Amino acid sequence: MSRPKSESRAALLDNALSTFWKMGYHVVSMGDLVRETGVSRGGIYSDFKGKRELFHACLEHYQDTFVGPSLAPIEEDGAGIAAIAKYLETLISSIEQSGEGVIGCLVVNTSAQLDPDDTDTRALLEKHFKRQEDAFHAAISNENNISKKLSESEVKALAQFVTTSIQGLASRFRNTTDMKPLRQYADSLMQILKVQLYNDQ
Amino acid sequence: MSRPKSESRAALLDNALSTFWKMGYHVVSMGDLVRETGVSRGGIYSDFKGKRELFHACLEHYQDTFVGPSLAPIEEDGAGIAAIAKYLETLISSIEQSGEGVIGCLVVNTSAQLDPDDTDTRALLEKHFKRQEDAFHAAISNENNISKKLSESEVKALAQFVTTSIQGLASRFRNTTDMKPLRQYADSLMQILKVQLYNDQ
DNA sequence: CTTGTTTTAGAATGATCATTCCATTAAGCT
DNA sequence: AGCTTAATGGAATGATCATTCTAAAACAAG
Repeated sequence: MSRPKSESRAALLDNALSTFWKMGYHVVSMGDLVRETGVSRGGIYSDFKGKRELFHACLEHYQDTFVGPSLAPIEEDGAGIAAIAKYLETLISSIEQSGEGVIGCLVVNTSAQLDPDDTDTRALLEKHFKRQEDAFHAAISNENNISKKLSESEVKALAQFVTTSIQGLASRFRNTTDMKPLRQYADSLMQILKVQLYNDQ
Repeated sequence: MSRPKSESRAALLDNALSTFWKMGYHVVSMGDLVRETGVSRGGIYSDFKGKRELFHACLEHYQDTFVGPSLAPIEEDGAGIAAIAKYLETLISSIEQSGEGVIGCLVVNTSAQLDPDDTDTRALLEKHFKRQEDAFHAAISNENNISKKLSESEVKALAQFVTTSIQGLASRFRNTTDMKPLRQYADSLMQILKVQLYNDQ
């Protein structure tokens, strides 16, 4: 039997994700989602139990389509801090080219407005942070195998520092169109990484 | 004539602020504010035009009661990076002692859920960031007058870096009760400051 | 074209929201 | 005491929300 999923149906997650990303969970209404996705109310509810479930699916979709691909080079065997530098540069230039203004990171935005009791959503966010930190940890550890300057606990602290700093970058520049301070910040971060890994004190 | 402001009226801003801080602007209802402040609906509307105006007043109150006092030692003449270290330690231990769990920074939380077109609110947030960055800039500049290692533009970049990093700290640890990574992050930041200011490369 | 299914537009429902309003209460003052 | 004003609790209003429902439209296959 019968009809295939419509085009708009296939892009539902894409468009819902960008809507939540731009506006934030609480501000987005089902009417907004209907308008932005081109899928009817009934269509959305036939695929998802409700707004909350759709949002969770968008968080996963965000992982698959944005976070995963951008972290992949860092997660590769043998990747060093050059991969982190490239990650930052790609991040910034993709914002630059989108032209729509900066909208930060969906996970960071969500974290800032999360109900402390909402453990389901929190778990999804923590999974993201862990993945990011693990990737940075591996790359920094690889790099440290060359210089062997840092202890394992220092490598770990540095990976946490980088993760949290990038979260600061996403938070601080959510509404900036000027990319200069963004690049400045990325440069500072990379310079610090190099000093920590290679310069004796 | 007449009655003085009631006790609850005097604490209106205090309690409204903590409610917005914990729950976030969009989630807080006027009913929540009535319950949390102990002031009646009419009372709130007689002092403020509406929820939005009250929120703006809370942002200013946050500056006066939290941000200002905590930045004051850094803003003092001759303050160096020791003042920044103390600022971080005070920040973390005040979170620790509050016991209510971490609720990040009101300005950072607000920034993450701000409508891009809401320029009024944005201006209040930018004022905060500028003040914070200016304070750090002065302290780092003072410190650099001793070592004279950094150029003026490097001092500025470092101040921006510290500001944004602390924003990352507030964002990342909004929902953490474990203070260890928080202190770890603060230590890393201070160590980086010292290396940048005093270690030759 | 006809039959069966999917999808849609949009109305209906019931909850919740910000804001306004008012009758009642409580406080200060003479 | 009585007068005046501040403040309250809570009802009324009108908007908006998430969710459900339905009749019509769109599509596939016989």
